[in-house]
Amino acid sequence: MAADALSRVFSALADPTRRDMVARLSSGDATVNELAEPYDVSLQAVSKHLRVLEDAGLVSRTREAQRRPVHLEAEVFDLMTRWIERYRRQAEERYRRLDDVLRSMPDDDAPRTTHPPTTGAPT
Amino acid sequence: MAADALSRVFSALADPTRRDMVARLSSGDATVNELAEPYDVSLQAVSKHLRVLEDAGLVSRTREAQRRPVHLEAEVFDLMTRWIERYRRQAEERYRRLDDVLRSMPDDDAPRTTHPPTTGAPT
DNA sequence: GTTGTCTTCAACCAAGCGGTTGAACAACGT
DNA sequence: ACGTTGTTCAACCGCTTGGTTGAAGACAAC
Repeated sequence: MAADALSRVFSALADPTRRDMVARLSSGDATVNELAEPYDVSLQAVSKHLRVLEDAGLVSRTREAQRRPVHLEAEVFDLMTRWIERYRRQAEERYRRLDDVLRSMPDDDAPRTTHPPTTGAPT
Repeated sequence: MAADALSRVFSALADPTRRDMVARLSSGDATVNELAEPYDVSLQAVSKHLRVLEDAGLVSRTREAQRRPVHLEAEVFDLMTRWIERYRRQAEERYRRLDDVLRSMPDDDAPRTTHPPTTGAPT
């Protein structure tokens, strides 16, 4: 699954091992062997994880002799933070308005669900 | 997989349909039926998606007559943004230092990979 | 060339996921 | 009590995923 970029990024970071790799790469490039060292899985498994991160655009690799140093591409993080912030803000805004409504509400013990038009703003 | 909270949240948002649900919930609570309406899948599938979002702590549900209105819990977003920001910042900090090194470097057109013997970032 | 190091490709396997359908549960209206 | 509406449970299916092992590519050193 995960055809779109955002899905790929979220999906890539849904795995603890991959998140740990990203964390470690944030303090410096590393080779596959170096990255694999702390984990108790085969080198091939690590290579697969890196492929996922690469497909998500989170890391890039260059050739350097036999080694293929892995480099973190931090810009992709923006894709996520923008998405998150958008809806977080929207939700908070909604709470603020709800507070206003509650504050300006006279005593009304019939909690009628007079929802204003359910503004469906997708994606 | 995904035993830990962060993995569950990332994993939950890795699906476009679930992201769309979150997006729509950011502008107001909704019932399962309302949520399911735009999608071309069964009601049960939507219910499953909601379960995933609920397990990730992204939504909560209360009973209200027969309906089970779904409510977005935006605080969980912080879990992600904190993680992201931490490593984004670290990576950017690293770039900044790299820039310093490059700036303080004399012209050297032989890109020898000689490990810089205490690469003179002369403090 | 041959050897050695680093990395990936290929085939396979168990488990999980998103989807389905059909039945069941829960709370209302009559 | 009965049917209706809203939602979930249960079993199943195909595909993806994270893991394995074994072979193969790519490059440096001998």
